[in-house]
Amino acid sequence: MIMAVPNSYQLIYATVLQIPRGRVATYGQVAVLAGLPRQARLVGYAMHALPERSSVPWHRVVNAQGRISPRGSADDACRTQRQRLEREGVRFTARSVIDLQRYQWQP
DNA sequence: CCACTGACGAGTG
DNA sequence: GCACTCGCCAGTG
Repeated sequence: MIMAVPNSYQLIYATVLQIPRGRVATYGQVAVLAGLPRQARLVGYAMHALPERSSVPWHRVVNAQGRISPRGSADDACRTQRQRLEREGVRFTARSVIDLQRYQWQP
């Protein structure tokens, strides 16, 4: 049964799909680029709804502080995200922070 | 319909 | 830098 997939999700996914390898975007940034300003939360919701193995590079989306947003009790998902990013050349500081000045995607 | 939660963010003290 | 508040909005009970 179709669960009435919100159209906004498609806009969000289409935007995330544009983030190039080795770069990251923030939730708020994705929201704006998708034409949904101030709906960063919805972006997080959309990411949450994605299957782990998706064609959408969800791992390139981080929060405004350049950190990987913690999920309630799924630390392994966070590690997966970090691994994927590091494999693309994104460096983390000792405090697990990404230097947005350097890695944030600028369309 | 109401209350609460959540991969968020900006503002304030 | 930390703790809180408020704005946003879909999902859930």
